[in-house]
Amino acid sequence: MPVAMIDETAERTTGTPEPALRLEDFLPYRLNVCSNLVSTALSRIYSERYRIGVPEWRVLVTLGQFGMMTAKAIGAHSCMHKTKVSRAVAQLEKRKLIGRRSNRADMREAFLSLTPAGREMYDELAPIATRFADRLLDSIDAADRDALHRALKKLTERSGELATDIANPRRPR
Amino acid sequence: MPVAMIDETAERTTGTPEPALRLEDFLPYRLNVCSNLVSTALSRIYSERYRIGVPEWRVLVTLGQFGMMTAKAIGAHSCMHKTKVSRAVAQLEKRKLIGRRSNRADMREAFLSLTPAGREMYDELAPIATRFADRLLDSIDAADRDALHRALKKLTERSGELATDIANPRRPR
DNA sequence: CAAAATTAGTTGCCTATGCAACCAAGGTCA
DNA sequence: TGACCTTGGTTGCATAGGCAACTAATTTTG
Repeated sequence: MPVAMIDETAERTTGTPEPALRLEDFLPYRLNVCSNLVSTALSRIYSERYRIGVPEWRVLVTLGQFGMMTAKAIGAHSCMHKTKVSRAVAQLEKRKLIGRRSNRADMREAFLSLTPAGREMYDELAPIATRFADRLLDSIDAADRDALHRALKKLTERSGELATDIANPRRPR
Repeated sequence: MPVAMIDETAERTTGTPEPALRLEDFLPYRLNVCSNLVSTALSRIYSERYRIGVPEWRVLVTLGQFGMMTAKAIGAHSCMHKTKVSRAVAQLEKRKLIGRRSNRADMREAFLSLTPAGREMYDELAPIATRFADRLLDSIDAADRDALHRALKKLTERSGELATDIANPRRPR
């Protein structure tokens, strides 16, 4: 096999003449990679320092923002599956970062809120996280920032519809 | 504090006067949610129809694009951990969608490539995926598309540096 | 009001995945 | 050449997370 044929990433040898899909330009892929990198970078801040994971972080932040709410509401606001919320809450409760007060009007649910310790942690973390996000955004041209916001919004909306749409083009599954 | 203080999801009751962080506007969160929705929507296309997951999809696409390469190269190109690649490859191999030819010049590695069946699957999937991405992008103003592209690139670059940067402001861990 | 349906939340189970240890093949250097 | 180091790739282990089944409480309906 001739020398020039191998590239360090790898060169196309038997692929279609023009690849139908370039992964590195493929939007879902790029979004995923970007999101993971950002997420991982951010996690390092709180995971090392406070020993919490993403779900716990989200619960903490949501409670910091709203003060008191049910697990269901937390899930709705933070886009998390109820089991994820349940486990994150259990975790935070065990560490006395949040407290629970059952709703006497509906004993199925309970109102959750930050304990003083939880609030302290939130007050410490939130500004750091905010700064992190600001620094990220700093790297983007001001004009592009708004576009990014709009785009993310549209993509988020659109992907829901498309799922069902394209997945079953003419096959009723 | 005036009326506008209330948000539709839940009402602040004990939170700080002005929440330090609004999760729904927090970039890492938005990226994650968006990426997950898009990813899930896309997965539906191939997971239901071809019974493959994201890692297998990426290996398939990468091989479809480059023709023949080592597992390491696949991982590098598709941003996947080597164990993920290894398992995805094993999976696809078991299903005779890709084949392996050991490199006689270096017996540690092996060249992987699509079998005819794999190529067939790729040729079928790639255009559908492309169309999916196009439809997603259609929802975005043409001008914003370039901005999105640039922004994702910057964010992807930036997040790497920031990780170490902010995580240890002045504490050598 | 009692049976059925719904809802908030938890848990069992199974898959996915990252890390670390490992294996086998190459490479380096005295 | 032979001890050590590096590298491609696989596997054991432990954790994370989704789904479905379950419990307990509430609501609906006949």
